[in-house]
Amino acid sequence: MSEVAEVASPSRREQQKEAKRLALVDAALAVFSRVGFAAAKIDDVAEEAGVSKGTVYLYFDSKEQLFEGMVKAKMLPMLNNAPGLVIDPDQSATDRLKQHLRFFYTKVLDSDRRQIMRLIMSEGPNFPDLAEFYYANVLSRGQAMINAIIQQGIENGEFRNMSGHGLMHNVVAGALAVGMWKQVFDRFQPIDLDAYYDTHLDLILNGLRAPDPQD
Amino acid sequence: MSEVAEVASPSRREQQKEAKRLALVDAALAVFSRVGFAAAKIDDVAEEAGVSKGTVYLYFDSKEQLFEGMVKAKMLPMLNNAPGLVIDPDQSATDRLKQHLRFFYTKVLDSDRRQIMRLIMSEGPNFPDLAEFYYANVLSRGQAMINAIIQQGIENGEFRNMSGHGLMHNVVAGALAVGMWKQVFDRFQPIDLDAYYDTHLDLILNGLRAPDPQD
DNA sequence: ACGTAATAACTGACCAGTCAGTCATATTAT
DNA sequence: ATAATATGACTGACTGGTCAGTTATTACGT
Repeated sequence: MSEVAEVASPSRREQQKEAKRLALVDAALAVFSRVGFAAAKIDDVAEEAGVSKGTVYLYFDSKEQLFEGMVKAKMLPMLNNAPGLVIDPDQSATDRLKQHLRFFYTKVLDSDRRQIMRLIMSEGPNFPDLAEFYYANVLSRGQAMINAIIQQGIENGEFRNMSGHGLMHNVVAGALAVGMWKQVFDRFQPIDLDAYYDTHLDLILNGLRAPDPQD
Repeated sequence: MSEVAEVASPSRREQQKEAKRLALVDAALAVFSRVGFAAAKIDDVAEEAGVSKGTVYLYFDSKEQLFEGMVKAKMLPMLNNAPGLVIDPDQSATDRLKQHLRFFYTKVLDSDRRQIMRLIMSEGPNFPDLAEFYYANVLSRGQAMINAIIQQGIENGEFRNMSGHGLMHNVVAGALAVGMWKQVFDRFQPIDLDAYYDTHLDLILNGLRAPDPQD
């Protein structure tokens, strides 16, 4: 059987357990963000979550699994809220591109998920599984959408036909770069995310735009 | 004998010492790149440099200073070779932009300095001094040049007048992003750096280009 | 009462940094 | 020249602290 009529009452204990799992995930994100994976102490995660160290090991088998579990717990819910994959033919490629980039800016760059981005970059090479998970579940999905939009735009004449490789990467590069910048150099030179987003779109859409067929 | 006949012979010892310092810096870059700062063992750096652990401490006071010293030693020589800051009025802004980006792609992205880029992103928050050094000596210099070029382009009519903030960051974002990508996800989805560079320039220059004054 | 959740004291591996001693090169005396 | 002495580079065994993971015990919900 399944969801339907069985889990029913999440019985005090199960509620507490779930709450504690969330607290641990939040604490893990906070601590890992602050000092990186290697320097993070399980004791600190435990303290931040308001439990003892042993408890952490009731929920996660190891430090590595805590890290991976945290990333998954933080990213998966967001993926389900991403703008739909279906192509609405009434919507221009330009509008769809705006919509997707906006989603990324607000839901990732302007939230604590931005920290995860940096952690993946930092620790990815040491966590092949995690990098692959992130690539397969987060990046490649996003890429597929952006690619589809660019394709649509080229086909319907909104965008010029740029044949070069790496077009999609170039289109979203501005978003990745500003995410990194804010994590590392923002205190030396703050960037206003909204203004940057406007410039990003402006620059990219003009770069993509097909020349007016006016002559 | 030496160039001017003064300090004269770098005396066998000094030569060896300098050679060893270089070996240590190279070894440090290799090891830190491989596993990150925290997981790097001084013993491994020593072994890779062909010396014993104690020797490392004759050249650097601590693991932190080894790291910072390595970054500085690797970046400083390059800075002196960057394209000149003087504005050649005979050169279009477009050409100058191409020249500078090309320099970055070949001298940073396509060399072991790319590793340093990732290390700065990963460890920067834990090494405020280092992040500041990198910002002050590498980034802000590059930014100043790109900004000057954009300004020139706007003034002489090559580029349209985009008022938005973060324009410069957006212009170079593609380069930062691909550097990160190659470090972390290239094994899942390789990017050809030359093709990507062509697309980057194409997209950006079209995005910047002032509309033809043809009407 | 029973079983599950949580604790905190404990262990053992690990590693940055030290230091007493060795070895190679340089300097001075004969 | 050669030997005696001094210098400074180098070594590697050792230490002290840290921290991931374990376990024996206690608290709590049902």
